[in-house]
Amino acid sequence: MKDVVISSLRETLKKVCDRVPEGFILTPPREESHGDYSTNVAFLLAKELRKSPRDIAREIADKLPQEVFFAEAVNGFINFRLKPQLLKEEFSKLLKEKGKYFFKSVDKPLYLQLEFVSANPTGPLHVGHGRGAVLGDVLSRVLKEFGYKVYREYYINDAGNQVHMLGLSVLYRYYQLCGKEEEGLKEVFEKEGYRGNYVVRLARDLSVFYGDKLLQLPQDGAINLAKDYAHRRLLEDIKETLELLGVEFDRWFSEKSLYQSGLVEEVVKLLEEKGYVYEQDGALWFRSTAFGDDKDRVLRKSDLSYTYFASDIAYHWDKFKRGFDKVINLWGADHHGYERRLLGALRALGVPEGWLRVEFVQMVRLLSGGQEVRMSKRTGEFLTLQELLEEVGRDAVRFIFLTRDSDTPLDFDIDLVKRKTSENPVFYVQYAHARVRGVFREVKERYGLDVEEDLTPYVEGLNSEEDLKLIKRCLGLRDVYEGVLQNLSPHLITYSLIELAKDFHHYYNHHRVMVEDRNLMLSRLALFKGVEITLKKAFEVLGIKAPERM
RNA sequence: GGGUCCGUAGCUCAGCAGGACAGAGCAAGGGAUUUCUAAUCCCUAGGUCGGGGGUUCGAGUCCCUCCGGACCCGCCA
Repeated sequence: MKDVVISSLRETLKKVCDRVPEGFILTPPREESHGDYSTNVAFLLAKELRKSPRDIAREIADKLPQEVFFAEAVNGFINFRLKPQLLKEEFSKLLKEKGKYFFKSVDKPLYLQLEFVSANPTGPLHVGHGRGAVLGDVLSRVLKEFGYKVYREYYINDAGNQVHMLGLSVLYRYYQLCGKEEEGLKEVFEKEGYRGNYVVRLARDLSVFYGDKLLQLPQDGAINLAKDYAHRRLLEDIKETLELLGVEFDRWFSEKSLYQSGLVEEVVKLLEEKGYVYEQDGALWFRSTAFGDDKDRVLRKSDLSYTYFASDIAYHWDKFKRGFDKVINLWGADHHGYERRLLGALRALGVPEGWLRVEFVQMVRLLSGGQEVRMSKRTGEFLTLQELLEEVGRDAVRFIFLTRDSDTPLDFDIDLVKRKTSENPVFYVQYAHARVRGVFREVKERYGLDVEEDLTPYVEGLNSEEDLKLIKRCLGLRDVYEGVLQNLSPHLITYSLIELAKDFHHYYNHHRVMVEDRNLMLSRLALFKGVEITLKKAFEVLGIKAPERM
């Protein structure tokens, strides 16, 4: 709908002043009485044309074709009011095309790689990871609707010091279970070990499986064995949790494989050839300061092992060689310092600017009984994503994670989402769907009417202000999805859904579908059908259920 | 010391490339149930958009500065 207005505005602009100013906008005005859309072109042209915005706006408005909308110049703004006829035509299209209506395929769909979650397999997923998971999942669903090819990856850090520390921690607990004390191990554990209860559980499982056989092994070998076992088990848990959350990946990419294939070495050599690497204090450094970083970064430590940074460059080099048009990473906000150095390394390798886009996900604070539920891997006192899912269910978790822009911290009120009232937005929007379905059931029962039949002829009868308002709300989702694509911000969807549900509940309370006037009844059924389609598609994209009854 | 995010109604936050009198939800107060689910709806109240300066025809939005908060800053990941 927006495109209809934009294109005729562009044409008129060419006629009136032979130019289309940079950066003009067409937005729904805050004040509803100003119409459906409003533009600021006249202000932008004022200086160039040396005329007052009021006059320019009037001139443009006079020349605009008025078949499908009313255009009116007010104080330099040009306000557009879509004619009911256009709204009804669009709404009929929506009824015909169903969910597809909302997504106009882009001209040139890209092949995208989306990397998200990528949590170290050194412990269970926490709620922050869950937020990234849902965000990435919904984002890829929206991108796919628009015709993009999206490849979803989870990068597993199974090579570095952290998994080693995991193995060490499990072995330490195992020794404890077997009654063995080992001073060296204890010291490292106390300083850097993982203290969560899950580590103790893993050690117990290990002892069930191996008895005390590990005591005979040299410590390094035992650590490796514990490490492989623990990390495999934790990865299974992670996969299980993500499955419960409804998030899938096309590939689980192992960091270790980058070492095995020699790509880490290769990429460091490449950087060296380009002249961005030097040696100092026995370590190899990447000159990231050449790309705006505040200091250079180590690629290979003096003990000859590579840093996480090195393998990360290799990973992205691998992505680049695989031919993705663009790559999006969803990172926890605590990694923001990494962006600059990674972008620098990619530029050094000749990867075009803008190829990689990093989006940051801020943390989630859990609230229960008005109190914050703390999370900490160190102490082991924390509510895992798995536990949260078991507590409140997939739909609530997914929806609430998307109620804020990903780059702002989120408070998750556990008590709130358990409530079955309008305070709870998840309930509120799903209930709207259940109500629509309830009406459809009743209509079938009483009148034998099937809403799956073509109702478009009855759209004509929708003329009241409230009819048109609901219609606009439904159609408006199209602009919303466009915005999600543009800004990679899926939270816009939940906002519009709450608005739509609100208007629907209002309508429901003021107008009855089953009335004596049969044509009126059919018209309202058509309206509800549109609401159902809109809600259902949005729920599908969000990955939550569209309940029949509640 | 440097960086990222943030400061908008009592609370939680929207405000999309600066635009027309600042929005929503919740909480608070008042009202609506012979009904297709009242698990809902309607009404009321509530704000010098952290302070100050600047750019602009116009600033919650951009720039500077100050105050306050969260998170990051390793040859860890």
